[in-house]
Amino acid sequence: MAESLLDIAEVAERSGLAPSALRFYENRGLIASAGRNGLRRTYRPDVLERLALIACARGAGFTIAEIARFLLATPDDTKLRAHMAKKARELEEDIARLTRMRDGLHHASMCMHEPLVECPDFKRTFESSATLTPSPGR
Amino acid sequence: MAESLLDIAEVAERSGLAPSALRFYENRGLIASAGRNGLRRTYRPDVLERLALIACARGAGFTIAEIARFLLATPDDTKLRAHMAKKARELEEDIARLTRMRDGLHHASMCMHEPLVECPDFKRTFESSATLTPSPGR
DNA sequence: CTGTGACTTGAAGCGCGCTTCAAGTCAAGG
DNA sequence: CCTTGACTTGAAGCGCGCTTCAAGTCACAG
Repeated sequence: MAESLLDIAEVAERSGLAPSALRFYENRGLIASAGRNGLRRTYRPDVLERLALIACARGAGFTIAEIARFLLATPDDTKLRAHMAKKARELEEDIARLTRMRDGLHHASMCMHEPLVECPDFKRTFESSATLTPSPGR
Repeated sequence: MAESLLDIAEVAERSGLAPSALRFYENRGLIASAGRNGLRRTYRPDVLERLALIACARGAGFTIAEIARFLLATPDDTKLRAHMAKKARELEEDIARLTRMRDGLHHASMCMHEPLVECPDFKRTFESSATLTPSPGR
């Protein structure tokens, strides 16, 4: 009945992560193994969904610790909900910044200014962000 | 005539960066000082624009080395242009990921599933990203 | 029973982006 | 002239997210 469990190597291959990374995640509470086959960790197939979520979150700039907190969330944890909502708002800013950067790069990749960084159009892309977000960490 | 130059402390305060970070950036070729007043670095005011650009690029996931390369770009550097265009495309993916994450978080912040991570709507947000981008680095 | 070889562990190491530190230097004020 | 104090330097240190390493253990093939 334990036939559907995945070996760590299998999870590593399917997820594109190194086994060491999986152990690291387990250590940090992001994933749980379903048991062992000898010394080998085995995982339930749904760990792959979990890993996809983690990859997405990591790519969105969340730290391992933050992800761990979010994964433990229950509906009555209002503090955490607030934290999530705040993060969602921060993501809006990040998206705006990435969009600006993308536009700037796109322009730069075909602008003829020498050097490119002096191009007024290019500069204009960034002037709205003159004052930094005093964001802690990141 | 050098009246308009800014002292490093002034630049630090206005940009929100630590003086050590400014020295670090100078060391890496991201900015240049206009000279010294005694030992003290002085900068032309336009360094602030430059720093805003750098902050934006950093926030968009560029490494210091990448930014340095981009800042030296000239219109005839076709390789670098290609690199820029590629980066712009990668940013599209990043934006998509951040958007998904934002939507997921937004939903999670008011979903009633116990635990939140098991919510099917929440999961659906990420299922499209089942296979990881095998992006190097980041 | 004996290899083989992929896993296990905890600890150390690495690359990045700075920060901190020890030791030194300078401009300005008294 | 001497002190003050913010700067200077190069080098070391730090936090994060893993990776690598040395040493050990297990399942399975022969």
